[in-house]
Formats: sequence, structure tokens, C-alpha cells
Amino acid sequence: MDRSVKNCYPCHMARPRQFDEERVLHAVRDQFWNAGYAATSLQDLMRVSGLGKGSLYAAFGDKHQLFLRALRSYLDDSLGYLREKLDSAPRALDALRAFVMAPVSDPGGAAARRGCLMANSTCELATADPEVLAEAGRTYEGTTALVAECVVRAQKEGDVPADADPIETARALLAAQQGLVFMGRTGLDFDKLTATARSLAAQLLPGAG
Amino acid sequence: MDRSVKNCYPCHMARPRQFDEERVLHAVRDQFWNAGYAATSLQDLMRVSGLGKGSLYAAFGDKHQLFLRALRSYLDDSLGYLREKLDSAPRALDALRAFVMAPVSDPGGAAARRGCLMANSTCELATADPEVLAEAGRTYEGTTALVAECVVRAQKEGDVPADADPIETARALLAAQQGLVFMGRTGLDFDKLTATARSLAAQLLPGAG
DNA sequence: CGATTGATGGACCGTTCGGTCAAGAACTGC
DNA sequence: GCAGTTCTTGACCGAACGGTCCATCAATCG
Repeated sequence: MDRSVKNCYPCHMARPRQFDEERVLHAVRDQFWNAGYAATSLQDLMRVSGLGKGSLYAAFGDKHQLFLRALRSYLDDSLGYLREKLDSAPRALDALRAFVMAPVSDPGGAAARRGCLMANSTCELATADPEVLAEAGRTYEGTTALVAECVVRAQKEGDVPADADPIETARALLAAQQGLVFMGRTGLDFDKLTATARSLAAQLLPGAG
Repeated sequence: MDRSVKNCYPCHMARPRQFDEERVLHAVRDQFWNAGYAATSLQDLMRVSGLGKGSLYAAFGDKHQLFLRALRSYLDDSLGYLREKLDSAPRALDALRAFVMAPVSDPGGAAARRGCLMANSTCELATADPEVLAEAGRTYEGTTALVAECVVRAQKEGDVPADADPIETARALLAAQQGLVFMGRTGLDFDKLTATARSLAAQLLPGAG
């Protein structure tokens, strides 16, 4: 089943893949990100990946499975990046602040207008696609857990009141962050969005920037 | 052009409409709300409206125009409802708290999981559909203005510090609310969502509930 | 009643959709 | 070089898509 491991052919080597699976997933992910799931056609996917229909179907299954693969790849990257950011910050409070401000961390604001693939997909598909809904639930639970860990660290460092519930605090921070992601997607002016992000971070987290 | 005005026929009356335009817009809006724009076919629209293709096209133009009509009808209703809620509250602070908590005001949580038509549409279409993006911008600017007015009133009533910027406060409240709407759409447990809403309201607004 | 008008519903259009399949290409082991 | 295996390509499929058109219907006014 898993053809990503190269040296597992029965006895005769066959024709090797001429494409890099990760590269294709990346291109496909961008396409879904820009146009959404339903508005992306197989022709779009062929164009951005450079693959023929047959290759796409042989490698990934149908459109929906390919979408889920691309989505999961995106989530793995995002969660890994978040974990690294949260863990590597010298002071947990700074990491929490950066977490809330993440939607405005891109200088130009282009990323803010593009939003988040998982968020966009959830809004488009959550009602009708249980697998996407499940992925969303898992993702935001995972994110909450990571942030909550960071809250605990901030408490140990004396920056967050010890009586605050870490999970509850994390959920509030996550909700605020996702609200900012969404406001960015509505086209809200980047400077105003940044000001709002600062305001939210200041109100939800102790200490002055 | 405008056939909604009944008494403007040249000289002979013709066959009158056999459907209620508002009723159709309502049904169509629900369909788009449940399935999204791209995933809704003309057959779906015919089914939920009970109209034939010809009637739909004659009355509303193509699918995209019909969608915009339904979306605007939704927005008019929503903004009207919000204005009324904000104005009718005896105390502005209570209205602001209710505004933030709106995503969990539905007892069962079904509304929370359905999300907001404008928010869903923005996430699905904002990148590719300038008209939807413009509608989103207008909507959230309008909402910000309404909430800011209410903040001013709360300041006059002594419930919100006088030195707070009403617009900035309104944007933060709106972002928090939309974050909650989104978290509801991810399927987050309704009780947890409610707790998060309470937590956000408590941190962003003065006074104890 | 008959002329006129807009509403109606479904047949019909070309296009594009997601998905399948078979034939050929590329590669290794014998 | 041949056999065996997988990958690649593009033709092909039926279905569904959005959209147009027209014969028919219902209502009014002269």
C-alpha cells in the first residue's frame, strides 16, 4: 500500500515515480487554499501538480482523498511549527502573545487575507463532510492542548495568575486568534487588524508589551 | 426592470407571480447556508424553492446573482436584528455582553454548529469573489459601527471606562464573537464553547455577570 | 371575448465535471 | 535482451453542470 518507501518492490524494480509526493501535495494544497474545495476542479489539480489524471488517481485516490491528504500535510506542518514556536520562546508569555498575534505576523497582510486552510475548509465543508469536521475538531483540540501547556509554563514563570484554568485560557486565546484570522479574511485593513490583535492580546494576557 | 412593484404594467395585466419572493429567498438562503455556494446546484435551488429554472432565472438572474440576493437579505435581517437588540437593552453593557455571547445563545447548539452564512461565505469565496468580499467588508464595518455606538452608550452609563476607544473596543468584541462562531463550527462541545464565551466576555468587558 | 402581457415549467444546449481504462514507457532482475 | 512490474499519458465515459429557449398558461383590459 505505502509506495512512499522506495525499496520494497517484490523482486523486479518497476518504473519509478517521476514526481515528488510532497511537492505535489504542496501545490495541491495551495490550489485548495486559494479556490476552496468545491471550486477546484481536477483540471486545476492537474495543472498545478503537473500530473496527469491517472497519476493523481493512482497515487492519491479520488479528489476527496487527495484533499484530505493535502489538508493533513498542512496541519502537520502547522502544528509542528506551532509546537516549535511555543517551546522555543525564552518566556512562555511572549509565546502566547505571539500566538494571538500570529494572524498579523506577516508584514504585507497577504497571509491575513488568505486566511487559514483549515479554517476555510471548516467553514466551507463542516456541515456536509464529517471527515473534515473530525479533522477540525482534532486540530483545535491539539492546538488547545499545546497552548494550555504553554500557559502552564507561563504560570510557573509567574507571568500568568496561578488560579487561571490553563485549558480554558487556551481556548479563549485560540478563539481570539481565530477571530482575528477571520477578520483578516474579510479584507479588514491590515493596520486596523494589527491594532485589534494588540488590543485583544493586551486584554487576554497580563503584562504590558 | 423592477417587477416587485406590482402596478406598473403598460396597459394589459399579465399573469401574476405565483410565488412569494421572500419565501424563495429564505429557502435559497438556507440551502446555501447548509451546503455552501459551489456545492449547491441549480437542481437544489429548484427543489427548495419549488420553482422551475425559467422562473428562477427570470426573477433573479443567474446563480451568482441569486446567491447575492439571498446573502443580502440575510444581512439585512441580521443587522436589523442586531440594531434592535443593541438599542432595546436597558443597559448597554448587557447588550455588549449578549453580543459576544450570541454564538451560544441558541440552547441546543445547532445554530452554533451551523455558523453564520456571511462568515461561511467569506471563508469559501473571499479570495475569488470580489462582490462577496465587498459585502463582507461592508457588513463587518456596519457591525463595528453599531457596536461602537453601543460602547459609547455604555460609557455614558458609566459601565465602560471613558478613555476606551469605542471603535477599537467594538472591533475586539466583534473579533472575539467571530472567533466563537468559528469554534462552534468546528464542532467544539457546546458547554465548552459556552464557557469560553463567558470567559471572553468577562475579560473584554468590565463588571461581573 | 379576444388581444396582450408576464409567469411558468420543462425540453434542450454545449460544456465541464469526476472518474476509468488501456496502451505504452521506464526501470530492474534474470 | 527478455520478462515482470509500476508509472504515465491521454482518450474516453456517463452524469451533472449552468444556462437558454419556447410553447403554454393565467390574468387583465378594451
